[in-house]
Amino acid sequence: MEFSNLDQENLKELSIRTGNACVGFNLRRTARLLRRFYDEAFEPLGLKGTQFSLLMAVAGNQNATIGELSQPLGMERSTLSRNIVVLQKKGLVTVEEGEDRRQQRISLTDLGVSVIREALPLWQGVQESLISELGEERITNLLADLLSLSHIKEGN
Amino acid sequence: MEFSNLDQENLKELSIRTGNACVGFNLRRTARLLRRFYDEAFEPLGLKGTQFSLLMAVAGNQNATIGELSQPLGMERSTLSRNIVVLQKKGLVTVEEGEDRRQQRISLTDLGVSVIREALPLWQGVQESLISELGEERITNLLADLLSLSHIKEGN
DNA sequence: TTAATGTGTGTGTATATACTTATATTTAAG
DNA sequence: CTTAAATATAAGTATATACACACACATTAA
Repeated sequence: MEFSNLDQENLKELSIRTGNACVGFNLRRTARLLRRFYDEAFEPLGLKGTQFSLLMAVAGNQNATIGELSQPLGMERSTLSRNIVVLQKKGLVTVEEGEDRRQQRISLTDLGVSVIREALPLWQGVQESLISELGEERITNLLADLLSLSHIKEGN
Repeated sequence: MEFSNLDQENLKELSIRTGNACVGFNLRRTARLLRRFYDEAFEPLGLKGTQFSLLMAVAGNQNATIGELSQPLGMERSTLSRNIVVLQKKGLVTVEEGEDRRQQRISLTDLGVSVIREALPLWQGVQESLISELGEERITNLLADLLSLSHIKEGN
């Protein structure tokens, strides 16, 4: 492609082409749009979709530190640190100093467990909506592709 | 699935299963991880990937209002309003009152155009990295799936 | 043992995101 | 023509996100 003479016509054309092709843009846009879908589903529990995800990650890694949890989430530790505070304020998780006193170990509270119990059917409802929209196979492929993309490192 | 007796074992199991299956979580995680990839690519221009996307959207919709722009981006108007201010502060876009004095019409500045000219090869570099990682066909399918998902409306 | 180095987490700052509410302006009802 | 309803945007508030830096604690080297 030649980018040197960008008149009004070329810009329009390029905008459409890159908008359709850009993986990052389309990922973010779809995530934005689905976000509302998830948030509405969990709204009766006062949860956002993001918070449900984090709560489930804590459930699967009981007593993990911020650093340990941040790995599978692909999230900055500082980001995770702040997101955990939100769950803590809601009474869903506890944060306790580890033997190494720099570490903070995160666990579910009883309330956290019971909120998960109520949230899981709502999550499953959304999941089934998405599957019925795209079909099981396309969803499976999509998840595999997302996983492959998330393994990309700088320097590739 | 039965969610009523959630002991430690079931929680771990459920966490893994929902984490692997959840479209929203995997979309967000991949978007998080790719974000760094894009941001590093555009760093020489002082741009984030998100800002490049928005700049390209402005390029393709010259003189559009906030409301008009928000449609193809799938973004809240209030969000877009704030994101545009960032580009305006960088001198990349202008914001002008429309004939309808409630409207704000957004256009590229000359600097905006020249930044796009420099950014496009960088974007293409990232795009080619992703394609070489997943292959053209999987990328194409992924984009199609993302598009299908973004058409999901509440009530489906 | 003390000093240097390394590690885990939180804070400061900035952006991205959305919902609710406020404000200005336009359009429609009467 | 005046008032009520509708519309476009911004501002208030909250969360999600990341980078740079600070701080406390731990480990290693001297």
